[in-house]
Amino acid sequence: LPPEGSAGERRNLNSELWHACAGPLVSLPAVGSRVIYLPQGHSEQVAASTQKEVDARMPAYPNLPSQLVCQLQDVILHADIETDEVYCQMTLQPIIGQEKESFFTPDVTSQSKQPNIYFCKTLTASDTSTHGGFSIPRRAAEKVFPPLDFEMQPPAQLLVARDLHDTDWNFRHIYRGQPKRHLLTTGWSMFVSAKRLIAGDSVLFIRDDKGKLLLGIRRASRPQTFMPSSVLSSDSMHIGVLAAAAHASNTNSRFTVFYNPRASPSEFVIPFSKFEKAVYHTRVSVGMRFRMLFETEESSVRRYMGTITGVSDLDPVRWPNSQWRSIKVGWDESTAGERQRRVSLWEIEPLTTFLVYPPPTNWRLKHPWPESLGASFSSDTPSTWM
Amino acid sequence: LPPEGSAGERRNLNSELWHACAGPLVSLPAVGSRVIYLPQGHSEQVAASTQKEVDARMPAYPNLPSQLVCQLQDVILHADIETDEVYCQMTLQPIIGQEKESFFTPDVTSQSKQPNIYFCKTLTASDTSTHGGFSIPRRAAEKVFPPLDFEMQPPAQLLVARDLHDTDWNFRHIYRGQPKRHLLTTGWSMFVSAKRLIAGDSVLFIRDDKGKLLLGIRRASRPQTFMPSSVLSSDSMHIGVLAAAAHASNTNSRFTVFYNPRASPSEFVIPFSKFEKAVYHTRVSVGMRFRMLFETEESSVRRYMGTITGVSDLDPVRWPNSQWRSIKVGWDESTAGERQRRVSLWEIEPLTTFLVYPPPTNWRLKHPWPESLGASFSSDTPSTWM
DNA sequence: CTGTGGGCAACGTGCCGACAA
DNA sequence: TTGTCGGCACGTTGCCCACAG
Repeated sequence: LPPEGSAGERRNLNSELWHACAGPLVSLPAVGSRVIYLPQGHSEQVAASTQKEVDARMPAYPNLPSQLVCQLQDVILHADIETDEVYCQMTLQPIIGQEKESFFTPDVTSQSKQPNIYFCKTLTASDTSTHGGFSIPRRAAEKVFPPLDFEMQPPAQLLVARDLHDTDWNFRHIYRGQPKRHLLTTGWSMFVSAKRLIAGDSVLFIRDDKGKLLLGIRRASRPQTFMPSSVLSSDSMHIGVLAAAAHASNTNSRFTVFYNPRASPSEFVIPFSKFEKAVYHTRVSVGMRFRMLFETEESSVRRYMGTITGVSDLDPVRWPNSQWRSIKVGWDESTAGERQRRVSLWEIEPLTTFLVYPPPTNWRLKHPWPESLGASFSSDTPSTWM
Repeated sequence: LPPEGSAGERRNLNSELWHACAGPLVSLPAVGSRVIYLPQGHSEQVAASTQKEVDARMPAYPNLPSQLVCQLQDVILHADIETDEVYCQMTLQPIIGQEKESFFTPDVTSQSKQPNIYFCKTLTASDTSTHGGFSIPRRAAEKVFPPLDFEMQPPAQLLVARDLHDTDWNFRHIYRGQPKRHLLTTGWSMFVSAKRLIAGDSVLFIRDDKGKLLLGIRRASRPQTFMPSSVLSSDSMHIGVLAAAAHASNTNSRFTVFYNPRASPSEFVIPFSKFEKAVYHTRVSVGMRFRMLFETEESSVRRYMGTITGVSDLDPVRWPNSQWRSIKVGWDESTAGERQRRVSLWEIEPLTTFLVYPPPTNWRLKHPWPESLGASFSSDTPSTWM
């Protein structure tokens, strides 16, 4: 756990719990490492949050490249005070020219560390009703909770679990009934009403390295009620993220973005090496087969198979030669209606890859950043474009 | 009342109730009329909402004038679904060149119409406790509620009051106790918990023209818990409002702003005639006495007296020659710590005015909009500037 | 193994007048 | 005139097990 009460608003949340709530697919680049910031992805997240597509009369930002190389200077984990929704705040410093690679933190290690000892249960009607408590699946209780003293009649103990806001919640854990089962009784209804949980939402119990219990929630993705923001028009928001990035890029100053992993499936700040490998060292072509990771209902991952059906610009007017969702795909399984029809290169695992090994000298010197990043790619590999 | 269930999200709220909740000082310009949009005021509201002052490293928008003449094309009244906080959405169309004055709706009539028959009570601990109901001040009940049949024992009736979301709330209104008093019993606690009212918040009952009861709330201005927006950085918000206005101004296209009357005391869209009268037909100088309206705790208005101590730009670098808060003032009463030290010309009533009558020809033709609006003023009246 | 429901006790909610500020 | 309190009735909450899927 981070030290309590560190000064200011900087206090960081428990990273393990944050990542557990964010889900297995979410990984954050390492602080200090080089990343690629993709304005289109950022814009997409704003669109998802405001429930409003970007207006066609939006200004273009010709000085803002479709992919901006930055150093990730800071990451602050957040959780919404009201809803416990996880999000994070990233400070990005645009990188110009050819700075020494050794200056940056290597980005091989990602911060995504899913906890080992945890369980996640989707709440039933009985779990959330005022009539009773919470029924813990047997294996889950045995794996995560401290062992009960089974010589007590009935066996019971007090559990203390800490949430993302460092609030401790007390629960009476008891093993009773015919047949016997694990239950949380006293304290549970308080938690349900405080967090406003309803059937279908999930709770998450983690035992960390020191044996302490952590407690998180994941709400069922309810159809978002469109809520005008009361502060900014959605147009202003769209313009704001782009103008802020453009201004930072032009003045070589840092800027701040909020990344909301569960609001939209658009990871718009990705490790530089991941981007580099996918864009420069992988050749893709129409017809190529690939796999891609998705999160299951039970908070684990599975791979879906698909075929590349096209390679083209998502927005040829505003963002020509952008890598963002440049790959059109079809999915093998017929239930694919909910999966994206366009993906980015770094999201997929091609089944047959032609690796182009970089030359021994630092090849990046031949491609000064950031001006010609997109252009250099498309001129390198024109044959793969439709 | 507006017709129920009109199509789309356009359904407008009850204007009388909205204005009652907004308070007596808030008036909205008429739809179709000419207004002045002041980017600095807008920026100030964003600062108040994000609890973060505007960053000194913010970009300047040299193409965006400090006062932009617009037609107010639309006003939509809103109330936050969660908090009932009132705000509105204004669509502004920049006006270029010299369009016919007759093209616009006259802006003499403002939309601010405070209800005649209403009362507003700040809730006590007893009012909000689960132990009891709501004690209605005697005069308030007699003025606003339908008369009770005092031959009943005890006199009682069912009241139905409608809130901003068109939700009807039922209350049992009873006159009992020793000594006798008016109370709301059954139904009251439901309302308190649904709206999450606490002692110090206010409720507002209105009887409208048709005798129907309307019900609004005003929360005590709690020290806003700083809440990062989870969508946009405050820098992006600041940049967003300015960039959106600049883009609209440059492309002569409409834009949308949200005005949140209780979030900050910055009315940044004001009727053109009000601006014109204050800026062009009133001469002010240091030492001049003035009055200014403020809202009291009881939702009425009172005037405070002050003296002009200076006239200068609030932000000479980014917004030179702006009328926004160009007047430095001192207040007569010593409890003036909470009142602004800078105001705008149109907010005050100078006690001695030198009216400059406009020439018979349309003088505005000599001052093409919007480029030289600020400049023309300062060159007309250089002696009044410090 | 675990979701739901009946039974029942304990507690909180909410209506009343009595005070007093 | 109206804010808070003690008293008390009744409705809800919440713990228990039985039963069934």
